[in-house]
Amino acid sequence: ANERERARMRVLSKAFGRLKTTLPWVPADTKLSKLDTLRLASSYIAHLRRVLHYED
DNA sequence: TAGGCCATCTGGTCCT
DNA sequence: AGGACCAGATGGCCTA
Repeated sequence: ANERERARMRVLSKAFGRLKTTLPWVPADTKLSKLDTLRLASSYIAHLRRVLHYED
């Protein structure tokens, strides 16, 4: 059970890593906590929404 | 040294 | 029954 849980968490961490790479203006080697990654991704999405709305 | 972040373990709950 | 998911606890590491 431990081993599986560890593997599951590794997958989660990798996903955070991938999410980080999708964020613009964030250099690939930047240290970013998971929380920061989440917050930046969230604000980026908000930004994108504004852009889309503006172009209507 | 306090606070933030992380990985890990563990027990409980939900799903298949 | 067994695996996936989740949340709480714990300990180590790093930085302001």
